[in-house]
Amino acid sequence: MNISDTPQGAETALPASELAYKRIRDDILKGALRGGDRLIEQRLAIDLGISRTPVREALRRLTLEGFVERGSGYSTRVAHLDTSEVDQIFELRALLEPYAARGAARHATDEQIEMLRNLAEQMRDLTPARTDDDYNAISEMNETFHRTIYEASGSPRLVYIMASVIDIGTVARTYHRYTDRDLERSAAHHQEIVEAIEARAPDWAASAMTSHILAAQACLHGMMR
Amino acid sequence: MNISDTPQGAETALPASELAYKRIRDDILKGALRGGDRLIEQRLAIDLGISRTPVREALRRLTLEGFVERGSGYSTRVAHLDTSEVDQIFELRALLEPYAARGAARHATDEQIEMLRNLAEQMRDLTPARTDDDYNAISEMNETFHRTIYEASGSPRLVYIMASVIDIGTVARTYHRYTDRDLERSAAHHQEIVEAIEARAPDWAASAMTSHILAAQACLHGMMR
DNA sequence: CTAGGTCGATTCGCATACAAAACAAAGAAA
DNA sequence: TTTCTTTGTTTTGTATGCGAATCGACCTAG
Repeated sequence: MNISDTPQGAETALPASELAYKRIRDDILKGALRGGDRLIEQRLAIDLGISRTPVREALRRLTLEGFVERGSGYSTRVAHLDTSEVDQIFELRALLEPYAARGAARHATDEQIEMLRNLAEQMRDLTPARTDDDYNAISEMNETFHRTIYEASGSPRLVYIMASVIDIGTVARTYHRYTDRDLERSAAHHQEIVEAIEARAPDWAASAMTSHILAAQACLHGMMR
Repeated sequence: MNISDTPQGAETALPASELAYKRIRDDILKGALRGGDRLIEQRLAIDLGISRTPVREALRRLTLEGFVERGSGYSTRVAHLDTSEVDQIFELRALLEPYAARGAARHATDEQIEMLRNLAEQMRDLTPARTDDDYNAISEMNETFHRTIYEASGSPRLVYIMASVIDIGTVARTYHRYTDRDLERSAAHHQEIVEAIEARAPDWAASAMTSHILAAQACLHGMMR
């Protein structure tokens, strides 16, 4: 009858396993957990105030997605991304994201395009980032932006694949900061990608996305020297 | 002291969760479980002679990999692959596998090349397939062949991505059979790919792989009419 | 006959308990 | 001192129990 639950506090609603997944993943992405750190089910369970079962589930998922590594014995650790692996991931992104953008230019709904435009505008308005909060907000919106394009590509399997491939750039955020110039270019790329999708121009969208990814890779490259 | 256990039957050694994963996945691939079939944890647990916990784990993994779909409520079902989805998956393979082949041409070890050559030869010797056993043997070797190339590409993340993308062609095996001509071409492609990798010719390997995937796609396309 | 509601059976999510495997540290023998 | 064994602890794998959400069939009212 009523819309029933979801009273106000949206906290209680989300399942424990999802919570574990998000929290652990965020900790890895934010750098609270560093590569090589050991992950113990029991400890994580206590920290999160839940039982081992959902923690296990989250760890298995993160393992499949490549954020967590399991050694031979009783060793589950945060995966450490050396330079070459980050490079490989960007190569994959350079392969997959233009493909997704091409699909999005064909299949995106008006609603999705609207969302992409909003995200692009908000990111532009926050550029150059002044505070850490600005910075985090941009990171988050960036992730949503790319995820939305994957969703709009019309290939469900891509969305799943993406989980292991995106957000790696976010890890690097811990090491250094992008320069204002990089952020501005990134914002411009986002705008262009949206325009291309809106114009239903698959090749344009793919090309703009390629530039976007390769620029990001070069930028990260520079940072890691 | 002794080599201790693993007496002979290598069965008992593997963990229950792995067993559940393999068995359920095989049943889907072999067609024993069809798209849309309902999957109940308890029932599967009883059938496999284990408890619900490892079954849960297997189902979650299969869900992430796209073999199982979870509806809104208590509905976990075998994913049904309609024509368009199979098509999308082949598009992804046409993107990823040439990339992997290129990497393999650069990074494959002699051991891996040896393995690929053996597989290619065995598949050729079994072509044209006479019995169902021949057919299944080829399917299995084909899977191993492609997996090995992914592993040889030097990009660990690819191996993970692949799990959700390969083997889909195998599902189609249930519907119809490839023609002898298709199998012969496939065997020839395999040989060519190995030669290209052996010659350390990335572009050649990528191109041969592209042909291989596109041919398979066209072949499947023809079967589904 | 249809629409809607109620109740029982099913099914899943999470917590907990137990068993087995792996690790580590201390002690004994060479 | 070094190495091997042995034992105690830690950590994971699997089983099971309970509560909550969901589903489905039947039943009632219009």
